[in-house]
Amino acid sequence: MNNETGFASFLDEMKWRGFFEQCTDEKALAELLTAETVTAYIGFDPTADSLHIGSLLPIMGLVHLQRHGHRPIAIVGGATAMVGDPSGRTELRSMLTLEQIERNLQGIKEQLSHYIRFGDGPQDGLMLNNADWLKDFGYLEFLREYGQFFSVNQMLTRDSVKTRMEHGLSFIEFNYMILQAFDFMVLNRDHGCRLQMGGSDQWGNICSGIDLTRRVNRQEVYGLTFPLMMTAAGTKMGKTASGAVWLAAARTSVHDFYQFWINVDDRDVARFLRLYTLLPRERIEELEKLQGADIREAKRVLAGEVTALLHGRDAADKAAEAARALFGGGGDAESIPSSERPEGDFAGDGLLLLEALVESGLLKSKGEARRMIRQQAVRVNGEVISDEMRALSAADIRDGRIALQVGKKRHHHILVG
RNA sequence: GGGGGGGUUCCCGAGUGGUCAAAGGGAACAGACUGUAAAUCUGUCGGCGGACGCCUUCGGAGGUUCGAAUCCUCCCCCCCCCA
Repeated sequence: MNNETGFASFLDEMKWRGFFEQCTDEKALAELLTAETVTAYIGFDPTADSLHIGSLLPIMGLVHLQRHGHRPIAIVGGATAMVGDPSGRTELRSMLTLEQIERNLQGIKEQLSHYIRFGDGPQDGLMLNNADWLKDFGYLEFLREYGQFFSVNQMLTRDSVKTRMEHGLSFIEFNYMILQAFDFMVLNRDHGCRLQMGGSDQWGNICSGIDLTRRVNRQEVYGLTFPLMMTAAGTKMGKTASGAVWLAAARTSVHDFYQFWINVDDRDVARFLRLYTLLPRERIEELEKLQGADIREAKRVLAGEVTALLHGRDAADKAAEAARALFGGGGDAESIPSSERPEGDFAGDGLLLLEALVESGLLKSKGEARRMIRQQAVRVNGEVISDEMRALSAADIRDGRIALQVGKKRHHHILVG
């Protein structure tokens, strides 16, 4: 189809980039993909008004799909969010209100639009809310129309159910599979959707959808799953000091987002370049050859590319600039995260460093700030501070700013105005 | 419905009347070493106050006690077996 990607086919590219875990009837799917514009979908959870880095993999899956001339559908599980979060453990499942879901949906759509071209064209993406077709569906109606198509025996054999059986699962959780299968069937019926993609944990649900679609719509549809993303260190993808890495700049600043990728484990760089950037194959293979400290160059490319995709090239460049200023010497200090304070705050006894550290967001509490100071982790204008009661005064202002630093990586400038 | 087991700090998991803010491990953070990496060693790891201190926490609500995560009552949730 479209060859700006440098790959013969969508599946080829997915395999090379590491998205491909398994799929149903690969041969038939490959043929379908070369024969026509295929509509494919992935589901996202609207449990927050922003997606986080964990969703980046499926997002990129849709991006590649669209680049190969196919049509992506992002479906947001408004209906599933209405009945509760399946990942909840001991605590009550949080059930979101319709308004919350609507708000979250808008936030997510905004984010996805950085990656996917939405619109009315044949290859333009769609964003749909499954609440639209599930919300008013009556229980009896559902049972009457579709109950016969679901085999409990088969559902019980799904891995996703089996693993949950050990710790118990509620009827709600058991039903996600049915809801998701129903989504696939509806999307096929109303939008000609032929493929569902998702994490490997979705395999069972996807298969259920394929079965249902075959039975109800009498059409063959396909499934493709991505591998479970773990870091080389064996932890879940996307955690930092301050929690999850979000796509929303309001939750994770561009600077922190960029830094996240810079700080990736050496062993993950090659894999991440393939998965999270759109760089051509030759460029990535070139970067993969780098060894030792040179890998940092690959990390800079990775961080720059991933950040640019989400926040734009300008913002990514600024983040790179800040990084250079903080770690490389040189560079422009303007891009370092900062806050403003009136000059008056530094008159007389000045402002307690402890408070400045907390208010700047560098640290969570004064207790933590105290501990950090005790551990020689706090610097003001590059100087290690050992006095917990240290106050910031006019004497600390350099070029209209005071540079705070915690550890080696966390920086904040107070701009005095 | 009956019987048994269980819900502990971010996660796993000890603790069964005071010495428990709660063992141990993991994660995380910091210091040293480095390459803003990994590995390793060391330290920190509920909140507030300079410290001897105070406050909040062990599924929820009450109660017994000088004193409870630990005992009692009721409730909620989970697992297993029986019906």
